[in-house]
Amino acid sequence: MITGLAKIGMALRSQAWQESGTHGLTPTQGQILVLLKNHKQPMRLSEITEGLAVKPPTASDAVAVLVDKGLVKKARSPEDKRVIALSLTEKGEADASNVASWPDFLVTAIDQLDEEEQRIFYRGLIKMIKVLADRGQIPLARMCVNCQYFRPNVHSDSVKPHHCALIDAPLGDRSLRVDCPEHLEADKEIVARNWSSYTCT
Amino acid sequence: MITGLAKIGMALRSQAWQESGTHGLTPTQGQILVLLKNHKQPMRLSEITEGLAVKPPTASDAVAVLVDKGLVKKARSPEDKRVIALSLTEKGEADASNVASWPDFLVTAIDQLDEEEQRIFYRGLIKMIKVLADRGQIPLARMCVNCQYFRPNVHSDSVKPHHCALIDAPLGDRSLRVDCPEHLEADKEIVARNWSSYTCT
DNA sequence: GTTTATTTATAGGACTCCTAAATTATTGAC
DNA sequence: GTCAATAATTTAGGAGTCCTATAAATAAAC
Repeated sequence: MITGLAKIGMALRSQAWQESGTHGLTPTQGQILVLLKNHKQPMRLSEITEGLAVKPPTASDAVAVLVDKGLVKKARSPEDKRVIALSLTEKGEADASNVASWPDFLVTAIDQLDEEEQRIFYRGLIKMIKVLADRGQIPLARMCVNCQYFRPNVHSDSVKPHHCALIDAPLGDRSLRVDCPEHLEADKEIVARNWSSYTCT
Repeated sequence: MITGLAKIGMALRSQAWQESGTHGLTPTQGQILVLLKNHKQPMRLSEITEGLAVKPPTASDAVAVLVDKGLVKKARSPEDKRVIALSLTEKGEADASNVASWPDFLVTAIDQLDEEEQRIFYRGLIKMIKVLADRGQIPLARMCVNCQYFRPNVHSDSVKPHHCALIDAPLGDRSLRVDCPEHLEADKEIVARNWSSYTCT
């Protein structure tokens, strides 16, 4: 099972390197661009560090390269002059959109699963990610199931049983997000309550 | 969905780097050791290249480091003196066993899924890997579903419906392998036939 | 006003990854 | 039989990833 997940991970990594030639962006650089694009607010370096699950110097280096390439802007935060406020330049915005569509090849693989399989597969993925996130072994999981706006299993529709109070729309398992820009972490107890009503389906 | 898989991949990579400090083995080096351990026969460099989904120079470098560390032996093949026969030294065997247990942290995440969820999750994984392997986007998939010894859905037992003719034992979805040392690729038509009777459950 | 903690940057080293070009050995034509 | 095409691996060179350890600047605590 783990071998399988590792293989997928390997495919993602190798594909990213393969395409780095055409984009001029290495995997790490691409990830940073995507990370910044998924955040409305400028990010601090430490957030990049967390988001990539690397140590500060690695993130610092990669960001420096992106600044050189003119894709990312650095500014000092006014409140705390130690922290740095990172944001995309216009060029960066454009490149980030291209990068975001990198793993197209996986989409076709996922399409091989039928609707129900996709649903269950995704549920499994979410469970695993939540465990990893709770134990701090995975970075910055801004996932629906931990969000203030999440209402699990409130609709009778079995395809879209959940609800997002922010966009006020029903959600299916397959549309639950794992890195939502609008995410607002809910209180611990609420998360726990939501989780148990999400899982006991 | 892809974000989710990417997160898992990231966790695997970052965890591997984290532990590289204690082992003295980087992720790539570890993977090569595991690859060699999973093969009875010595491997040629090109097989490593495929198995890691990297270009020849990368593999050549990494192997050179492992030879320096005394974990891998290099020899020229007698039949074709261009090819190199790579195998583990005794020290390499020992280290490979430790490395193989790296992703323990994922096991606990997988345990969060109940039996049935694990089964379906794994089936999904296998479908995806087969697609990727068929399209050459994933390396060296020595998977049961492509093997001469595989007999899908021959038992009425719904937990272990398949059969491996080599070990002559029933198999469940969760025990299907993705990189089996004993793998023998079956003919195209047989693979296709097996695949359709595997999937139409 | 020091000390202590936090945030980022630098230095240095090992490794990863690529492309392009060289090396050595095999194979197939002529 | 020899000479080009082909194949397997290595070398060279360059950008980037990742780490640990250390340093700088600012903030917070006493």
